[in-house]
Amino acid sequence: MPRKQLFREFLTRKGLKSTRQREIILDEFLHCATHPSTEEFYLGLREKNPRIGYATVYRTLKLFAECGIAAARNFGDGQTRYESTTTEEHHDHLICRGCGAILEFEDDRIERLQSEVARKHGFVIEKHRLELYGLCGNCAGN
Amino acid sequence: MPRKQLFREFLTRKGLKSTRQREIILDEFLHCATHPSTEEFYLGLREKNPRIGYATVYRTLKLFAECGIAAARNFGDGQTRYESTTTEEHHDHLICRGCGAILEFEDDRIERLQSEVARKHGFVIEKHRLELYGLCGNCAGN
DNA sequence: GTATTTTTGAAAACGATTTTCATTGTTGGA
DNA sequence: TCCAACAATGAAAATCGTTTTCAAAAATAC
Repeated sequence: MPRKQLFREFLTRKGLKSTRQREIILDEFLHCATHPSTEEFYLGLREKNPRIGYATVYRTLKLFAECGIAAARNFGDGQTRYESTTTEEHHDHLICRGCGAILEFEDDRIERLQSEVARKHGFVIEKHRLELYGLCGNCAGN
Repeated sequence: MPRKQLFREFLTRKGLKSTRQREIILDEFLHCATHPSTEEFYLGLREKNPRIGYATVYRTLKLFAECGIAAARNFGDGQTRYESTTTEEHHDHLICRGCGAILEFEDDRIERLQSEVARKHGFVIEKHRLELYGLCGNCAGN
């Protein structure tokens, strides 16, 4: 249940090793409340750990996604963002093109309609992606 | 109203020129029923027009998007797909991870709920993206 | 037609990400 | 505890999709 442990068990299961770098990256990742791009994340990490390599961060974030404690996102700016997956409900995003703010939301009614649509087309859904792009209250001038 | 004319007017308005290549690419694009990646599209084009350049195709597809007769899509495989925008309703996608099939759908109820969610967060939506990933009937073995 | 300006295609550049490779670190036994 | 085996690291090079550069060619304006 604790996310750190989930990742450690994942490593063991896969015959991978627990390293100082992976622990550092895991800590930073779990304490990250925003949606930084991989580069932003790397730069943040580097302030405290100047000797950590770019490639290691990329590799480790991919491991997080494989393990299931992270999910890769892509909001159209050509950069991947990894987001900590919670045990809670799936959520979607509101993205402000003015200030770049990223808000999360969830709506069961939308999820149910999605399932219905998929069923109607004979699909079995494994995951979905819903993003609303526009202007937040501030940027829209309200 | 005719899409070809829309693009020609767009060119004139922008002080751009109508060229043989742009006409060829426009024709191919308008006759394309599927969702090819830019590379697939280029390869298809090339069969009939071996002398056309990669860069020209990229540039022209971007012009289509700017003009409004096309919309860029990205289904997570790192490649951009341009899709002909119809004058009809906006639509979303079902993507089969088995065979790569891409189905289109639309659902007003989902659209309405999206607007509601945005409003609740003070957002003004400009566009949205909804993609359902999973297995189509065939690939799911039904 | 001719001048002006844009477009083209090939190749180089680009930015994000991945891979390579020699070195270092980790781990599960002797 | 030490060692052998193997995985992980970091720096640099490679890769992939896309964009830009640049000289030559084509399109429009005059």
